[in-house]
Amino acid sequence: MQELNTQNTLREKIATFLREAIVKGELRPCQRIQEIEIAERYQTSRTPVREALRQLEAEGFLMIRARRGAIVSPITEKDITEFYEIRGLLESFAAEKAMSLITPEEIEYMRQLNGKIKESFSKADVQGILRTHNEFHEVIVHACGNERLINLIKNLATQHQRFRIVLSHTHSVLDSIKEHDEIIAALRAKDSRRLIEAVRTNSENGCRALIEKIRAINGQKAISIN
Amino acid sequence: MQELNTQNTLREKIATFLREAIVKGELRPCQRIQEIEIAERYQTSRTPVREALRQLEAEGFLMIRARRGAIVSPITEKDITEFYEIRGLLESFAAEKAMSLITPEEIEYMRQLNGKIKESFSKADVQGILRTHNEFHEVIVHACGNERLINLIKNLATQHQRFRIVLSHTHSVLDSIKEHDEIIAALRAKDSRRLIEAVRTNSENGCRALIEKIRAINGQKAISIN
DNA sequence: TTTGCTTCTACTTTATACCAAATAAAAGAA
DNA sequence: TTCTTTTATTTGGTATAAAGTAGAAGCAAA
Repeated sequence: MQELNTQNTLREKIATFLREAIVKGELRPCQRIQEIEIAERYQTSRTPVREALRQLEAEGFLMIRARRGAIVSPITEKDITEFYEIRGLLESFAAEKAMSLITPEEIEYMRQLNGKIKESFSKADVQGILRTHNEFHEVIVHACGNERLINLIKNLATQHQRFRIVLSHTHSVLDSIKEHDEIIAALRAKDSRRLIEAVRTNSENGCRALIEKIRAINGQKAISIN
Repeated sequence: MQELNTQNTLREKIATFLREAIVKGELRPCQRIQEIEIAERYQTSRTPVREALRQLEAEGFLMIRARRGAIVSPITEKDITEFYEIRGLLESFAAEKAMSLITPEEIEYMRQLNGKIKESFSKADVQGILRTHNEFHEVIVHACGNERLINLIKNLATQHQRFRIVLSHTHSVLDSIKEHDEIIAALRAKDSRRLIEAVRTNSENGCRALIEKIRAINGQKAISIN
């Protein structure tokens, strides 16, 4: 068993720890990451740390300059704009492909997840909102059948998660729930245009909200972000 | 000067060498890559080799299983289908964005490049065809303004190059030139729909041709590819 | 004899420790 | 202060030990 190839090597463990720390915002944008420091924290030598850093660079979480070390990727307005453009495009495409493959059961499951989001919202359970929100989007994407596309979007989703947490923002949850309802309705109706439109709108609203947030932060104090 | 951060470290050099070897087909799909072998060939220790291997894994050229080593990524029919779907989508999107940003001079340059392709074709200069063909596509993509998107497509283009070379295939050059003419015409006319359609068609035809090729190869002998 | 399982050996990757080179920081001179 | 020189810190690279995997050899059962 255990065909999963993950989590066995130190490199993987360290990469996972660091990725989570970056996504959670414990490691701030532009913060310097030193090999020795990480190695000492996890009681290892520097080699697996270095490999983990390179991996995170490839995933877009770190920037490494030769002989000058790594910093956590900054979050600029341009990043967010570019990011949402790509994500909206890929996700609406995935949704369109998923429409002909998705089962009624999966659509029903999405409906339940959207209900769960509402529930978490009423309990002010931010973690729950984020987790369920992500699962909602994953269901559609996974139904598209294109594995390469699924992996691409998965990475983008992780980075997206980081944007939201670091800028401590979940774009108006009630609006989001309504947008999800529209996505479900379009899937049920098998209306391709309507679906693409709904996914795009959802993405664009998310983008707009984050942009406003980052402008507010940069307006206040030009530190740490950007 | 030299803000370019490339080519200074051994890791970068080795990664570049290996990437080229894979793209050129000197390293065949599924071929095993051993650290020590590469290290000896380039007269280095194994550490920079390993970092290069991890980088190429992230770029999609290698597959690495923990404690079992690396192999050159196989090329399956599914890979090609999935690949073209994504590339067609991203490139048509980039083209659409580029339309409002591209200058008349750049369009004229594209026209010249297309002429060059024709010229290389008449000389049976395959290298020249591929190089100029890539440059043609790069001009559009670079005009789109979304750097993240440009990088994404750049990586896909390199993998695409590999598919074509390894399957020793340049999809009917004369057709391709006509399709390029249509792209140029759509850009001149500032006709968004026509442009997207043209880029998609170009991509789809390329895909169809490669699929036929890989089926022919797999039909003959089930070795080496897949 | 063949097949299937276990044990053992050899090889390859993973991790450690150490050295070299380059950059950043600090100290000294103009 | 500003520029140069020196020192210190950190990354990049080498050499080597440890751990895990694959394959060979040996044995038991069919």
